[in-house]
Amino acid sequence: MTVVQMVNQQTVPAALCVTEETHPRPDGRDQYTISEVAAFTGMSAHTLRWYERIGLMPHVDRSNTGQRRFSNRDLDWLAFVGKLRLTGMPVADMVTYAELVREGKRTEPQRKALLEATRTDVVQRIAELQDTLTVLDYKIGTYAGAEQAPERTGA
Amino acid sequence: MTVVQMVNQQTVPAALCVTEETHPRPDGRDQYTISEVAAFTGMSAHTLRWYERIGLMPHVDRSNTGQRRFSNRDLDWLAFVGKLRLTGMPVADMVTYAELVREGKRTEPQRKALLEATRTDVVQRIAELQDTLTVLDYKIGTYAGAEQAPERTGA
DNA sequence: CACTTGCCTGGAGTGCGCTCCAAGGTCTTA
DNA sequence: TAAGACCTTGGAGCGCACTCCAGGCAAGTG
Repeated sequence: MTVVQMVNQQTVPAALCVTEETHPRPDGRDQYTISEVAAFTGMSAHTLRWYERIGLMPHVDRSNTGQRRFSNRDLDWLAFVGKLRLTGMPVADMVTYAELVREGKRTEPQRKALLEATRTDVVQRIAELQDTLTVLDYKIGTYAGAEQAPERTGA
Repeated sequence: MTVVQMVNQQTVPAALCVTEETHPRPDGRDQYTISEVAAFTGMSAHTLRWYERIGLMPHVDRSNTGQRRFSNRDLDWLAFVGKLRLTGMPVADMVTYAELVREGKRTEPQRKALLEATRTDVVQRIAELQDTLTVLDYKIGTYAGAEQAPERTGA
């Protein structure tokens, strides 16, 4: 049975609670194949392998035949990465963050600083977008009355 | 005298009033060289030429020696393009919009539809970012107390 | 007049984030 | 046990949005 197609479900339950275990669990096993993970995260299997290669994933378990077996912890991490990606943070920076995590507790101050910088960026992006929204609304306003498919208006 | 460096001033007066004439006028001439425009828009001269090549700019005036002379109208258009760019709209779509504008008044319904679709995207992006902010705050919270540069804390 | 600075062009190059390919091994279901 | 879906790897390729280069013209300054 082929894995169900459910790409692009970014809208996971909002409280993804990183490294806590409130994760949408595909089933009870805590062992997911790459295509399952692809389906759940909306990332492609290619991307998941690539993330691992560049050091954006902590080492993923393998089956005795060498196939990846992702854990719930991995899923949590990927959900967080997905969020960071939404902010437009460069992948290289996420790798840096991942490296800091790997280095252990003593890097927490740096990690905090990094996230705070990201936070600032996000706040600014939101402001920019809201500004853009104003412009867009103004522009749309100037087209007011111009309806799509203007023929057969008299229905 | 070289043009003043003031790259990256995205934060133009918010009411940029596309094709209206409330524009920050570099001086009174209504004729700007490419490097002046680059300074005012924060786009590189390369990018401005490229935008023209791909049809994202209405035809720009030229001096008798063939140099570009941008008008206030061009600046307005570029400000709008800058806003669209912030939304993440692909350049190809902006070109489409520019083509519609060139085709005249009868394309207004399409243009309106296009902007409305963009608006929807922007609203969604804002929501995503706000969601991300929540996650970020949660994460930062877990690092609370971890201060940058922990040595010499006892000051 | 030489020199510097700025502009022009077509086309090539860059960096990012994937995305795909080839060649092969594995797992599942009939 | 055989087909077919799935997994593995290193490395090549792609699309986007620039970004830069070479070679050349034009205008201002000492």
